[in-house]
Amino acid sequence: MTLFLSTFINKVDRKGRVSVPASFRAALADQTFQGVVLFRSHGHACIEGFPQSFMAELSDRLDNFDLFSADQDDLATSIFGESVQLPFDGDGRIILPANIIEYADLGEQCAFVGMGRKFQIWNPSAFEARKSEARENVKSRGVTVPKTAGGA
Amino acid sequence: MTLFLSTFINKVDRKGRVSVPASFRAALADQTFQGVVLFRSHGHACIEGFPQSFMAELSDRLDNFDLFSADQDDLATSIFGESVQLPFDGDGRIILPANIIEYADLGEQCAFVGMGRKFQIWNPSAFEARKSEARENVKSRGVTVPKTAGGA
DNA sequence: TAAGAATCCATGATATCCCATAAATATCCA
DNA sequence: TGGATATTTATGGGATATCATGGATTCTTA
Repeated sequence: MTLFLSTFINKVDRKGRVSVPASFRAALADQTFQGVVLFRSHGHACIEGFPQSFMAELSDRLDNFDLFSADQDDLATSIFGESVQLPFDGDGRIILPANIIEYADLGEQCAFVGMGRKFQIWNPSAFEARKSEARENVKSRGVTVPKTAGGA
Repeated sequence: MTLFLSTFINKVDRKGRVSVPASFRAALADQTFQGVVLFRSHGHACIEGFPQSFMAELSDRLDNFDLFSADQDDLATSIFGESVQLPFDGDGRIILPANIIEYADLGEQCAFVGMGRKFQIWNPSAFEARKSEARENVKSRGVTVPKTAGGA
């Protein structure tokens, strides 16, 4: 299994520690760096999470845009400049930095949301709202999964 | 056989375990991940079931979107965030999570309904109602099967 | 030396594994 | 063909391992 699937709600303890769901850890088992890479989402009040190896691919994708465009520069700065690399402790937990907790408004609990090759971390109740919003968007805008290459 | 066919009614035990019908397991025998992927149906009070490879395919297709586009995010949230991946135990059973049981109103028994490349899981009596409804719709609207892929 | 980090250990809850049974199906052989 | 014997299935229960979580202890380092 290599995909991040399903949603798990775990507890954030007083030290800011939280268990990464076991199935997510399994999806990361082949990584040389045992941990995750996190940065603040641009579109939502949540955190984006990736395997460390995926950051290289992200970089490649960014290079497909104008190397010196303002957009590319902004993206690269906010992704690579602000990302944090968090290793697992012996029990599969990570320690969430304060600015991450603050940005996503994480309290006692946080939701790990599988999104295929990446995942997100949400305040659980904020995610509930986001979930219905997403479902609504897919329905009303008629968004579908493209059959082959060539999507938006 | 590679298709999910026919309907089987199996028992859900006290631990939430239920045997996946042997013929469904046979249809999944070539999968690397031995188990199923489930998520709540959008149209009915039932659960949709797929081989894991289907999710991998979806993931590949989603890669055609911009990584942080709104559409990609909406789709990934509603597809991957709401699914669960359940492995078979040694005896071909899966354990149904509580929210799945609740959504489909599953009690002592549940019905596995083959639908070709996917299957559904129903409360048996709810499925009986659904079945006559479906037959009625087909008859009154004169629905037929299109010749090849792509018919709308 | 005090504050913060990292590591280690303890503990319920739960999932996973293993075996037993019984019914249904298939297989075999005279 | 018939009837006895194996296999496969679905199901139940108990033993064991894993996971999420909390707390304690050690290690840094400012």
